[in-house]
Amino acid sequence: MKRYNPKVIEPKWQKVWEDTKIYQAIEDKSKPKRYVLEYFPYPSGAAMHVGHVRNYTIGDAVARYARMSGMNVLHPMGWDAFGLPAENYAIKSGISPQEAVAQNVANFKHQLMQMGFSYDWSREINSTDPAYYKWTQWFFILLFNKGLAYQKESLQWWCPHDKTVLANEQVENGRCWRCGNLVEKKSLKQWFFRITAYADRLANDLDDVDWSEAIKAMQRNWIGRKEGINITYHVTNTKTNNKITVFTGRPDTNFAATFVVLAPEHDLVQKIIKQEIVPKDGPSHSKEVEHYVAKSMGKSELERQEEGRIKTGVFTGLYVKNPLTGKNLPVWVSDFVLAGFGTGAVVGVPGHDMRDFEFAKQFNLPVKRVVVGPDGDKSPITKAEQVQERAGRMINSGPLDGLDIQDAIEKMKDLMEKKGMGKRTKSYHIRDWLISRQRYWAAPIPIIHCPKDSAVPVPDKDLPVVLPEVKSYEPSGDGHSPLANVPEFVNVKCPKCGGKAQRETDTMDGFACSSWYFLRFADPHNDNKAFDKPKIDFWLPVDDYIGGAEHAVMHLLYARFWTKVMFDEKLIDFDEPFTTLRNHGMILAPDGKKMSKSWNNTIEPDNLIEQGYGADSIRLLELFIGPWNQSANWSVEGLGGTFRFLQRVWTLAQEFLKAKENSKGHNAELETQIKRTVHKAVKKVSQDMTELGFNTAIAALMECVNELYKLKSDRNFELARSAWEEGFIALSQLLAPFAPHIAEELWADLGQSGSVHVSKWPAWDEELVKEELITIAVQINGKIRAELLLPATVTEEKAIEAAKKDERVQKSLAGKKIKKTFYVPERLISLVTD
RNA sequence: GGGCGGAUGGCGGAAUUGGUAGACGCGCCAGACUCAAAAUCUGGUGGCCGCAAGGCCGUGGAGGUUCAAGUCCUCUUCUGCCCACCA
Repeated sequence: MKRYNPKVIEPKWQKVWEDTKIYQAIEDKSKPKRYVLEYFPYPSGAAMHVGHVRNYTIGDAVARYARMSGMNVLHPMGWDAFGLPAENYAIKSGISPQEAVAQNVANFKHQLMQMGFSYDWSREINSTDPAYYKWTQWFFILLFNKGLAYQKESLQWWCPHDKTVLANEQVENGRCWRCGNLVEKKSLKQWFFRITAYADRLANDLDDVDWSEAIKAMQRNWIGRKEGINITYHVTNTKTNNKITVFTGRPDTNFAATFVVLAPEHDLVQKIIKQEIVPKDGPSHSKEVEHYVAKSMGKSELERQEEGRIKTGVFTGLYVKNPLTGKNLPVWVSDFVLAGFGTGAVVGVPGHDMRDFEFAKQFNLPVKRVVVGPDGDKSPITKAEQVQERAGRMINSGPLDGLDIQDAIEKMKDLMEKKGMGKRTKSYHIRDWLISRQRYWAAPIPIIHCPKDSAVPVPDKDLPVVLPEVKSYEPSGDGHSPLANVPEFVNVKCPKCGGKAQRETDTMDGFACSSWYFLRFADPHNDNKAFDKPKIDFWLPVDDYIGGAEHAVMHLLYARFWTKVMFDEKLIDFDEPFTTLRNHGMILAPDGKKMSKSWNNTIEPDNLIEQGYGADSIRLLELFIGPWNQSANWSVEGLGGTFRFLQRVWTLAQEFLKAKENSKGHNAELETQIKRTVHKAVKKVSQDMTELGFNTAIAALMECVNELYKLKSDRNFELARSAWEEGFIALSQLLAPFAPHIAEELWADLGQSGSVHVSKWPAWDEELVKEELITIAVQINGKIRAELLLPATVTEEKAIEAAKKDERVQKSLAGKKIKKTFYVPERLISLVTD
């Protein structure tokens, strides 16, 4: 008898699948299309571990099930290969990024192949291939021509370790997302994509996609749209006319305003320092303000965090008038006000805002109260805990008195607009996407700077702007990429006037390349266009996008933005790229920590395969270990369990194949039992697959095999040959999405032609699935007292009659009168006594 | 501070959405096979009491609704993730 040996069968079938190209996707309109995509990986020098493998296993199970269910499936794979790790490796080792990436890609591809994933490798793409980034550059020019790519000098996040600027999204707690070093602010001329122009659509359209609420919330939170009002206050004590505009979402509390605070970066603050604005009725505070601003701007992000919530600030000597009350409000400067949000100025309402309260306490500013809670308590606010009040009624607020907060907000906005004090507006947290990088290993920005014509896009015929080979990849740190040291690259003629000009030497953020790769898979080898529209029309949008939550705000937001731009350009007919987004849970090391090289706790599939477990057992555990969207700790013992299960399937099938030649008559009851067992599994697995219930689907398969083990014997194989055979055929199909190699081997052993992976998913017979006898529980006053084994066809009357006759029921009733009776078909009977 | 989750045996997790809590797997215990071990197969396995039949308790905690609550409601404790001086 053949032993189950994954080391033999797995490479064998992988070769067959490759040779027969069974996973190749073609535009066949006779079947509904399904585009299943996992985020294309970054091929790092470190090998892929079982955590990464889970993502692909989920995607592959979805793709394989869709394929067997009669869908035309596109399931492609490629490489997101630009970026710092390859470049830093090059600096250390002297091996060029081009070479290192080629090696890493080969390694990753080998790892994916040995897991038996059903990718259409004919569509493999690589973001660092000039044939690919040619079109990334083409899209840059499209954005440029639409005014959506622009250059601006401003203060930006700068990572002193990686020597490049970073996008807002790439700064985490004041640290670089790549290397973890503290970032600084540096004033540089940089390229931006105007994602803010799409902020409303990016927020609104989240309503229409099938994504988890968690990810939607993260995106909404990042876009940070807030409806409010810009209120303009006039400065009362300067000779010149000066105004301060503040943004607020709570204008209802304005009767309690007691001060105004400016961010240190605010324009007016600079004018105060330069003494362009001075109070006419008192001393100038310009020196104090200058001192405070200098100190505050010199603080690192870390220092600010260490200070916690302790408020600092300085009085400017200026006052503004609150037209509602006629009272003057002092104007302060403090770094708790952020220059980047709203107008960079806030009105201080310490009675109804925690930060304002803390600031007021620090500098002895008055605290007023205009909202009372449901308890009607009107006592003055003296503690920070009393500040938050979401529900309540207005007091001391003239025309607003008696209104609840929501009504008061709207009424105050109306009032302010009527009086010319303010204007309704929206404020956003999202900033334009900074895409310049001062590093080598990335796509060059296709712009030529001409003294006469300023920034000129590289003409289409000259694309791609190929990344030149250089001797040193080391970034200079002076704000220029290493490309600035390549005169042949830099010095060119202006495409417009033909005069001397210089190429842009900044490169593009790697997220630009990944903002459209899912489109390229529809037409991966097109030299004349980024893609052919009919092919996009056929395959896109992506039906199932499977990836980790780490892409929640960066990649997913950028890709949606590019998609909307292309939609507006009529290049494509949809404006959301990913219909369904599925965020898998992370696989942690057995110790519960994240798998990483530095913890030295990574588990790689290569070793497990080498040890003899095989890809199928690994794949099975990735799915069986828990719900696909929850994280789980990898379990070495668990892998033994899934291996054992496959071995049991194998042994059972081989024993049958050996015995089946001697067919000796029929046993109808045995045949029904076998069929019922298998059909129950077909039903359960089919239903679970539609909701991605992989763990319970696999449990059902295990249960099925356990039951078949109880029925198996040489004699039973002989007495129900065809039932067993049909059963094994169905079993190999049910296993196919999870354990494709053993499924294919069984399929072949059973003499089936073709591949199990393009066979038609089995159907179940509802009549067969039904049990003949069912167990009905009997509750008396809410407690289970008996279980009745009754025919499935039993009527309510008969069931209740049987319950009342039951010895244990009678004992429990002890002669009491039954007041009420409940009957749940096929489940239970509930009897209630006095 | 804001947003979104979660809490079920020794462990990972099931539970037709209000209807027999603990499917399936791991681990553990026992038996078969073996000179022995491994492997494999079979059975058992929430806690407490009991020889047993059976009984009582049990889904973080406290209440409530209901014939019936892991599931619904109120309060509460702990915990994970994301964002965060966002006005």
